[in-house]
Amino acid sequence: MHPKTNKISCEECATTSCFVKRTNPEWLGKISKFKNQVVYPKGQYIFSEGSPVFGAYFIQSGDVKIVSSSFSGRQNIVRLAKAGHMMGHKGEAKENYPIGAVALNDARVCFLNNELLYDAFLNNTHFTIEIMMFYSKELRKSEMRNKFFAQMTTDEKVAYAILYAGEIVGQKNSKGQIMITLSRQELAQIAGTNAEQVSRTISQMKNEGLLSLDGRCICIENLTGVYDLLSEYEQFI
Amino acid sequence: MHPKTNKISCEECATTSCFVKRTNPEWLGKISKFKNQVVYPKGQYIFSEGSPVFGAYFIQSGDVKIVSSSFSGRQNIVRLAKAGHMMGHKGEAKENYPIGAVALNDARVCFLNNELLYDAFLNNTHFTIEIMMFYSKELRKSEMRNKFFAQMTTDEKVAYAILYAGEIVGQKNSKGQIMITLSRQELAQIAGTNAEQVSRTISQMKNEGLLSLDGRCICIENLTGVYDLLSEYEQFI
DNA sequence: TTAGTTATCTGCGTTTTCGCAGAATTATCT
DNA sequence: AGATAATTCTGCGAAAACGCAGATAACTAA
Repeated sequence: MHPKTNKISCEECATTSCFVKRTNPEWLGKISKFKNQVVYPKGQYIFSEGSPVFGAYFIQSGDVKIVSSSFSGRQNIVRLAKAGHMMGHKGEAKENYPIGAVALNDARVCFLNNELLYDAFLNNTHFTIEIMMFYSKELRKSEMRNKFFAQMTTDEKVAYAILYAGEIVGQKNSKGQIMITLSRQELAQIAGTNAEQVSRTISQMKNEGLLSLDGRCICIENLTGVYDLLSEYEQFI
Repeated sequence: MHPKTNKISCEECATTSCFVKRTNPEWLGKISKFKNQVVYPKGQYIFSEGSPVFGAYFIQSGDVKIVSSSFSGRQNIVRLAKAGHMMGHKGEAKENYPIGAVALNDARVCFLNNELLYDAFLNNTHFTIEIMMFYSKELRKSEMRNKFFAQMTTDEKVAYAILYAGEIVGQKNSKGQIMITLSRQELAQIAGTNAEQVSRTISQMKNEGLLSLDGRCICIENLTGVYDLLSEYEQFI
């Protein structure tokens, strides 16, 4: 089912920001040996909403969107993730939040099952502390997001979504500008609005010279100008 | 400045859910010895927005609201906390998120400075893991909140705020019903709307027999009925 | 290249939410 | 208890956002 690839070990992995690199050398070897690694092609689910996750995923390369659907079928992008990021780990095993992860491009992802992970937690203090710090920081960010989303206009939320997407999954073009290939629908799922509204905001920002379009691809022409739209929320951005 | 009280040590503290209780006996004594403890009267700031926090606070008794104001002066309640909860700790010392904490009633709060806290992290694996798990769970909750708040109507957000407030800071009356003493403004700051809208929703819920009012105090008459308003979001609630 | 499919853009009427303002109610202080 | 202050409630017009629908543009595959 999954394409077969040569596994890239932790020792030869170039993703220095990966948390696993914080374990001591002995453990790096152990994790490298017992971890599972898969390359997921663009669009494929890494793990699906609804099915339980028995460990944690660490992205070695590529970009991923973490999604969650509601009862009514409306889907939401919870966050975007790239190389070095962790996903799927749950604080409490019983909880069954319907969260899924989809590769936005070909993504190489390592999986550590719960047994291996907890063993690493117990034996690598700094590893555990770093992951605790990561969660703490992410929690702050999420709380800030909550706070500001309650105050922002739809235009501002869309501007935020563009900056956020640019930061995590944006690609630089030859002029050094940030290019975003997410669809209007996906940006809407980040901004908490609908595709039409995203379209309207993008048109407006294009008229103001902040963005340009290359087909469906968004190019940030004036990064400072976009940031200025959100100057009220600078603690957050 | 702060009222003087007899410090209640960790050994004699009845708040079993406190994370500090997860440290080993030797450390419990050490923390108990070096921790700072203050009883804050209702309405007083435990720590203020803007000033940096050099450690973590653990609530021994009482209720607290964690608030954050934006540039425009609009204030928001980030979360409510009660006995056993932790607050103030920051993943990264440099970050200066303007977060404050205010006692909703007389609250006894213990403070562990960063030095003591990190020493405890390094020497108490289970303590660190539990706090990591706590953050992980809180992050999930916050992400869910983000997701659902993007979809809820204002009425639903207010119903959520009432249930949330009831769960954390609600008090049972003689009939076993949950009573909430937060102001309309405070509920609005949780729901991400304004006091008028909260008022309108409460009136409506009162007419439907879900709530009753005792002065300004809200009494949940039909808890199941309120939950039913949010049945679409049950994963979250 | 061309036809077909999918995504994006934009106009427009509807719905929701906001926020002011004044009335009513509740709490506080002497 | 009575006066004063603060909060809450509610009506109403304005603003924002939604969502349908049709037009346009961009991709895909033969």
